[in-house]
Amino acid sequence: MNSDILAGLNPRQREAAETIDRPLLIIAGPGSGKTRLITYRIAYLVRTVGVSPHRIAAVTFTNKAAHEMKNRLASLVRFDANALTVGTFHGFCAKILRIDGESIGLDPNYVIYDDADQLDLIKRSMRETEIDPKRYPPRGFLSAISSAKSLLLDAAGYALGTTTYYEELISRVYERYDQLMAQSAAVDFDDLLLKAHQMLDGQPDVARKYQERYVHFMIDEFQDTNTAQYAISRLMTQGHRNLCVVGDPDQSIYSWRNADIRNILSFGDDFPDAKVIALEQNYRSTQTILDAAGKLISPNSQRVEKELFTDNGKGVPIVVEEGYDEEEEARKVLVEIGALTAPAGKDGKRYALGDIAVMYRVNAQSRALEEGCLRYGIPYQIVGGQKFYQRQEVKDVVAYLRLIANSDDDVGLNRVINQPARGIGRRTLDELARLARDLDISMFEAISRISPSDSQAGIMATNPFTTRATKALTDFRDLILALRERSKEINLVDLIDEVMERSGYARFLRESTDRGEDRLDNVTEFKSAASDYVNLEMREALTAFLESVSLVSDIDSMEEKPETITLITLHQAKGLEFPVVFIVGMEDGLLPHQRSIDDPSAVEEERRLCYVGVTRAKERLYLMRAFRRGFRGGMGPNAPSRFLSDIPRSLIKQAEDSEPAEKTTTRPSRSTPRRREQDGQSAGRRRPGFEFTSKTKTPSDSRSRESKPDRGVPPNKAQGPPRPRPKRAAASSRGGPGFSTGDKVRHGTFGEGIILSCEPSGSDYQVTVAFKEGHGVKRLLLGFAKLEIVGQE
DNA sequence: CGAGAATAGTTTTTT
DNA sequence: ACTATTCTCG
Repeated sequence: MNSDILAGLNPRQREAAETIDRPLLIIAGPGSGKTRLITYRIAYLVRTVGVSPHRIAAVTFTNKAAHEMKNRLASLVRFDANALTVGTFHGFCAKILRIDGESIGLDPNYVIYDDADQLDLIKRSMRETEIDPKRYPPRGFLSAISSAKSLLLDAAGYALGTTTYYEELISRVYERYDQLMAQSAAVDFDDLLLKAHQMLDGQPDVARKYQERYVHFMIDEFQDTNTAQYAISRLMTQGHRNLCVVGDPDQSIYSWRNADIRNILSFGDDFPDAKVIALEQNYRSTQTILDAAGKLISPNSQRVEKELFTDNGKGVPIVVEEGYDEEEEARKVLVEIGALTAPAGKDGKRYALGDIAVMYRVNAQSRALEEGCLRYGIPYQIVGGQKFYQRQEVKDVVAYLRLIANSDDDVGLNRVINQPARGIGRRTLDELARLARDLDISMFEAISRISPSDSQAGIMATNPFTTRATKALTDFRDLILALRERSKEINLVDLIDEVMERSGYARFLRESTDRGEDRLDNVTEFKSAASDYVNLEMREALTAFLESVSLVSDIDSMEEKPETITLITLHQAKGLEFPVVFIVGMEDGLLPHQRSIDDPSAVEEERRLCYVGVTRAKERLYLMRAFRRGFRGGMGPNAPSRFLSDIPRSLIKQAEDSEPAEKTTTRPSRSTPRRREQDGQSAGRRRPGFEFTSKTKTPSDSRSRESKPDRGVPPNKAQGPPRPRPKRAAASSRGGPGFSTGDKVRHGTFGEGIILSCEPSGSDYQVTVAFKEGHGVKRLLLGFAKLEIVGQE
């Protein structure tokens, strides 16, 4: 192996990698080899400097980024990448709290509440503090509390700073909410940070332990950290000050999640001895794309000037195009994709579907694109959208598991105590909540107090329930206790089975009229996710599994599939790159979004978001918009995005020469009044003049990361005849991305089977598969089920 | 208490 | 358009 491990870096990157004994701020423009630098810096620390991997922590924005970093390191140098601590801030905090949280009074079996759980508890808190959830939207309270926590304000701290009546109300709810959280032995996402900070700040022994362990602390995507995260970083590096942060202020797009761009803008002030290094050479995009990006971002006021340059050539001009409505916009995108992937290619180059991404501001925009993909037979993968772990039946099973892990979890209890129906209705629950509140205990605990079997004398007298209700409640409690006992003897997957059976939930689903079977199958999929944990001891398995359910996001499971295009939000696209990028919805009201349009700093963030999208493109960029767009039933015309007018005309392709027919391509300009669409343009279903082929994949696959060929990339027979199919037929007879009726597939749990049908379901696909070996016919969700094609009809 | 109908709010982005 | 909550009746 090369003794100079940094040989592959440019001088700036190299300097950054070798700066290991002081605070370091790396301003890394898009495509400047940031990830590469971080990876090499760690490799250098371990291999050349001799730092134990055990002593290095790197915090990334998503779990996916963390996995990638570990994988890259594992292949770059020979050491156990698992010895490194790499993860998200939330994951890191969850970990140290699990170990040492007791020092600040946190139950080691704490559960993590997600957004929906939080909202439930906020509502309860509002009811209990007599604040009408109809007059004041609970969402608003939740976000106010969340942002307070991000600023490290606990309930008491917040109360001190209230100045308005509204804040006064929030303060009351915050206080009650916190009590209930504590009562439930639960924390929310913000608590993970807040409590980790409290622990490191207030428990010197604990703090010292971590400070001494981690002699190097690195943070990626630093522009998107919030106040709490930054404070934690400072605490963690107090002694040695080896804090290395990497980011790009121009890509700060999470202020709505309380990220504070000032963290990166003022890092130099907080650490006067910090070295600041700017990486400005871009290895990703063409000069044209880079120029456009530069002009696009420059109107922003809050920024650190930087000049991006590249050795890459000028490339091709950016294409700006308008469709009549979102449907036509989608059609234009897909027709162009057809041309790019046709054997003849575009300008002599042929792209693979996996080279192409379509990005949009809001998830709802994916719909028109999906429908288009179905009609044209273009396989796609969609990131995000309907989330697996948020499906009702999955959340219910999770709630049962959480109760087994921690029976004080009130939100979980409320969720499933009457699911399936056990005759425990609203009155009973209200009464139980009141009792719990009076006694200052959790609801589960409250059931024990009314239980005839082990109640102490005197408490029985307070039992406000009917005999029937009392029995229903204690039966439920006994169910959970029995399951907990049982859990000591079996593994996690078997535990889920027992939960399903003994709770009656399986039967409930089986007998439920609609989608019962699908929902059962979702539970089966859920079990297969749990199967990763069967080898651990139960307590640990349960905790780790529940934690991953809470902290894992959709982008984490995104795979590189060479034979599908990618549909993705601009936010999720951060950190990714594609040879070809389409951004759709380049309209005022969407990008910038309506909700930000009258706040200048919000518009700046929208501009950064647009910048992020533009700079994902390596070779080709298309900026698409629709003249009018459907919105909640109605349709409204939209002006072209104001951002379009910041891109110089010289970088834009003016006329579409491949198609001599009537044009819709227009020069983007805010001042130009929108002209009416030419007649027949939208109504006339012009045939796309291209042919889909592609049994074989183009050899000019320019992706940098190697994708594993081992799993689930269907040889793409999807691209059938050139003509769009009628909508209906397309949806039912054609498979989703790469799968069609008759394909032989393999599933991790069920083994081999044959696809009977495949149809869209939400943003996903539901495939019906007949499995061999007695597993029968199952309906699975393509997005989650790991299906692998083993043969075709 | 529970099931089904009516109604309101929702969706910008997600750890 | 779609879900979640509230209302009404058995």
